[in-house]
Amino acid sequence: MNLLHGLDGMDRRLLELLRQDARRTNASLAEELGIAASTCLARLKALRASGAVRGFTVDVDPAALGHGLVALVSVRIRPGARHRMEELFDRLRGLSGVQQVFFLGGEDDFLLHVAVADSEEVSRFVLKNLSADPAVAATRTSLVFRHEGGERPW
Amino acid sequence: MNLLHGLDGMDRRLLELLRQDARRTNASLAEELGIAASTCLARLKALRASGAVRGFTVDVDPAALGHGLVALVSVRIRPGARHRMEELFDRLRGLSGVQQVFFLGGEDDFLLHVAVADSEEVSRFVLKNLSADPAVAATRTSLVFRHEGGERPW
DNA sequence: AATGAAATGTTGGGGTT
DNA sequence: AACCCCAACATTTCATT
Repeated sequence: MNLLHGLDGMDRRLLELLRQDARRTNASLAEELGIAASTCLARLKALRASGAVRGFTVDVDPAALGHGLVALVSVRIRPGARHRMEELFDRLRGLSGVQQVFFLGGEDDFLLHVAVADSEEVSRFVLKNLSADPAVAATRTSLVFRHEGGERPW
Repeated sequence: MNLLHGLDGMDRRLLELLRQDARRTNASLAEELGIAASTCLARLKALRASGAVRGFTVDVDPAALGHGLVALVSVRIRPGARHRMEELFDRLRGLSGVQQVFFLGGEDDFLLHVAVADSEEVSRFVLKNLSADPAVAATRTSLVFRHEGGERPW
């Protein structure tokens, strides 16, 4: 798939505008880019089709959903369960409260970004979903005081 | 601000639909929710105004942007520089290649999610932006093999 | 690839219950 | 809060370059 070579400067400018506001109308994007609306639409379609654009989503304040506590949980898997990494990844990413899962090479095997109501719930989350699993060797939980993402300058 | 109490079941369903596709038209959202388009629009505006919805963004494949390597870098700050945490946070989140910054309570102080071209670039990133800073006591870099986010079931 | 034009679809403010 | 209306606006297809 043409990921690198299909991306010219106009595509990058388009992605940057969409990063700032994914709900802008095609007409307004086209105007700012100085191209015809139909051209802009064709480019966005091509970016979707090539897989460069995976989707569009909404950034919701976790607190608004009753998630007063955000944490990172690193997970180490037992040597004997290493062959189940793919399966474990899929299980972890389906758990309630899990926002992101990173599958790592290094000391730890997974890092979970979780959002829950309070400290009681994060402890329940770790005990029930992780510690109770025989594949899990160890976990380490860190509180997230502040989190920023999505405003990277490409 | 009314974050918790302004969120009823319909709001949550609306957010879930937008999470799946933030570029869906208001009319299509309203139809699936079984409410009038104007009502749906009013709810979305209210969610934006209350801060529950922070924005809409596009999910771009890092590889399409030439970022063949994704890593997590945890950063420990020297005890003598702890009073500069806020300032450090803002500096880190502005660095080129940084996708997310977590400010943590626990063993490490920050976790950076970075996307760069290759391993040469991640090493340059750490040496130039982190190790060279006198406030930084230690860093630890892990490769990200796989990353999923944004499909959490609220 | 990019364009303009035309048919079709969507938006969002105002007025109403 | 929710609804309907509808003029203004946006989208998308297609023939053309």
